[in-house]
Amino acid sequence: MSENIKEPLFNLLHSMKRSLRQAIEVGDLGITPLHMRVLKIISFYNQKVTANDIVQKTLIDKAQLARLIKELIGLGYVSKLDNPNDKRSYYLGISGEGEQIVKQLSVAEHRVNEIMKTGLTEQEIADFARLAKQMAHNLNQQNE
Amino acid sequence: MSENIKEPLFNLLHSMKRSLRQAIEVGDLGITPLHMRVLKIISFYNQKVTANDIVQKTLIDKAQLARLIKELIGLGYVSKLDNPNDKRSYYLGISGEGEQIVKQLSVAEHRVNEIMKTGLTEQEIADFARLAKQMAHNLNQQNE
DNA sequence: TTGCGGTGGTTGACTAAGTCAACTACATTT
DNA sequence: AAATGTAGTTGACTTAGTCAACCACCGCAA
Repeated sequence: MSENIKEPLFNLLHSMKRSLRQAIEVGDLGITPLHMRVLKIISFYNQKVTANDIVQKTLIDKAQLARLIKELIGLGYVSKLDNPNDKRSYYLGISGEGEQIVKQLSVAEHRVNEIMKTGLTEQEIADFARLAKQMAHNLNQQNE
Repeated sequence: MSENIKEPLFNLLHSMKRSLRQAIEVGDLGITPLHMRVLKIISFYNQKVTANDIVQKTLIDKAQLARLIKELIGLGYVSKLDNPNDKRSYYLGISGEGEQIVKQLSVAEHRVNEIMKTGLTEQEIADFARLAKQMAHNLNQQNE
C-alpha cells in the first residue's frame, strides 16, 4: 500500500504558517502572510504585473486578490498604474514603504526558511521543491 | 542563493485542498476535508483516542477540534465514550455510518492521491514525505 | 460598425479554517 | 488540602477561500 502524502503535508503547512505568522508579526503592520506573498510578487515584477497575472501565478481567487490589493493600497504599499494597452486593467507598483516591508519581512522569512532546512542537503531541498511543483501540476491538469 | 520552498508548497497545498474538496463533495453530506481528516483518525484508533490525542497528532487547535467533534457527533458519525481513567476526557468511537463515510471518501481521496503521484516513483514519494516530516519537525522544535 | 461573447476587475455574501482567552471540571503535585 | 496543571468547551474574532453577479472594456466577425 502506497503512502499517504497528505497528512505530513498538512502538518508541514500548518507549522510553516504558524512560524511565518510569528516571524512576520514581530515587525507587524496589519500585514498577513498572504499580503506578504502578494507584496513580494508585486515587488519582484514592479510596474510590470497586473492583478490577473498574480491570479495566474498563485491561483488566488480574483475576488480575494482584488481585496488584498485594495488593502495594500490602503496601507500605502502599492499603487495602481494605468495600463495604456487595456483600460480594464492596470499595472501594480510598489512604494518605498512597500519595499521596506518586503525587505524587512524577507529577513524573517529567510530565517524560517533556514530553520525548515535544518539537516537537509541542498539536493534534497531542490528535489522537494521539484516534486511539489510536479504534484501541483498534476492536480491542476486534472481540473480542466 | 538557496531556493525558496514556500511558494511551491503553498501552491501544492492550494491545489490539493481544491481537489480534495471536489472529490469529497461528490458524495456530500456536510463534511469538510478537515472533518474527514479527523474522522479518519477516529476510525483508525476507534475507541482508543481522545480529543487531546488528536490535538497532539494534528496540531489542530483544541477549540476548533471540540467543535469539529461536536459536529461529527451531531451527524451521528462519532460518539463519546467515558474514559474510566480520567473523568475530564473521553474516548472517541466511530459509528457504522461514520465507517461508511470514511470508506466512501477514502476512495475519493485515494484517487486524488494517485493523480498527485503521476509520473513520480515510489522512492520519490517516500523521500518527499520524509522531507516534509523533517521540515515540520524542525519548525516545531523551534517554537518551544 | 455594431453588436456580441469573452476578459479584468470589483463587490456581496458566504463557508472553512485557525487563533486566543476565559472558563469548568477534574487530576496531580507537594 | 491547596496550588498548580490539564482536557475539553464556549465566545469572539481573524484569515483564507469560494461563488455568483456585475461593470467596463476588449476583440472579432457578420
